[in-house]
Amino acid sequence: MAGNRIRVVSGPTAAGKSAIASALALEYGAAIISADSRQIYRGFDIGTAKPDWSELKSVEHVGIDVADPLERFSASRWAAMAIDSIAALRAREVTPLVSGGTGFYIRALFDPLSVMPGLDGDRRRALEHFLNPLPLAELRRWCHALDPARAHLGRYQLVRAIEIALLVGMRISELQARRGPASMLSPAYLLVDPGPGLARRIEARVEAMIERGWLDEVRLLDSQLPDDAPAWKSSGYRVMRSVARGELELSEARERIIIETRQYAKRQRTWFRHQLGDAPVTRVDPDSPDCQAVVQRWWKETS
RNA sequence: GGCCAGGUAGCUCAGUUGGUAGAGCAGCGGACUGAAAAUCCGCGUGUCGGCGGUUCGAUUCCGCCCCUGGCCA
Repeated sequence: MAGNRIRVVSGPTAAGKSAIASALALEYGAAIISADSRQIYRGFDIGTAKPDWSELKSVEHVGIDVADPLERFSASRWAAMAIDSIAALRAREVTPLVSGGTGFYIRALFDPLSVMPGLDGDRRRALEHFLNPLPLAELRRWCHALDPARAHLGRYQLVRAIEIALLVGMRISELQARRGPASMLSPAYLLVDPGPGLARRIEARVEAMIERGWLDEVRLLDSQLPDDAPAWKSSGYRVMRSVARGELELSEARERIIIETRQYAKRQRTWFRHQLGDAPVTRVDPDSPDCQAVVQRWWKETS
């Protein structure tokens, strides 16, 4: 079943995983399937560390700029796209390489989400219109009554559980139990993490984004998009929007974005520690002298 | 030099009419089945500036000293 093994380069943000993935793709003629929930959005380039023109020209990328900033994307949509892309690449005898830090998307590819009945758009909108203004404790009470197994989760998950329960008449936890067909694919992870050195990399990355003209990018986006466009939830963007509007000093924004990014990286590490299941994982410190050797060995062993 | 206000958690501060202290932020740990760079849950990490004095007991009261602001010289 070696042919169904998919290589995945992942790790916390700013760890240097995309450089490693690009180098591998270039060396072995692979194509990168971006597992990044932010780089999907058109126009959100600098602050999402999207690969630039030259990178996109030298290595084939899938999953970049595939969504409008106004639309809500989803893990299942990404997984479907990834499955199609893998098939298409293999038909051309191009090796796929998944690279990115959105663990939930990656898991949805190898451990498919349960099949959920589609929700009626109008009824869903009406329900969300009612639920969204409710205080968290109230949503929790609703969820506790309708699908108690999910009542400990966050706001969006509570709303989703209530929607499924009310509009489908079944609990997510029940639907989960009846699993669909397992994936034909299985992952081989390369987890890139510089350990304590990550903090410095994050600072340098935020600094570089600002120097590259992030503020101008945000000014343009702010003139075109409503405040609640889903793409604004990319970390740093709302803070930079405050700067663009003159509500915040750039130096203050810089500090806040560094903190936001560090907190995000921490959540990613928690995810990788607990959500990878039995998948084989090779860890590499991008700053260690044997990084190259580890990466090459990983690539060859997972062929 | 004199006067005033401060010195309490990594930061900003609250508080204890004397019984060794708690918020926010930061940090740490965790959850996660179609918004995931999202959304949530848990955890206080401390010579209460220093040295003496009073007291059963001082971070709190008293004295001296050190440090930081401000005002007056």
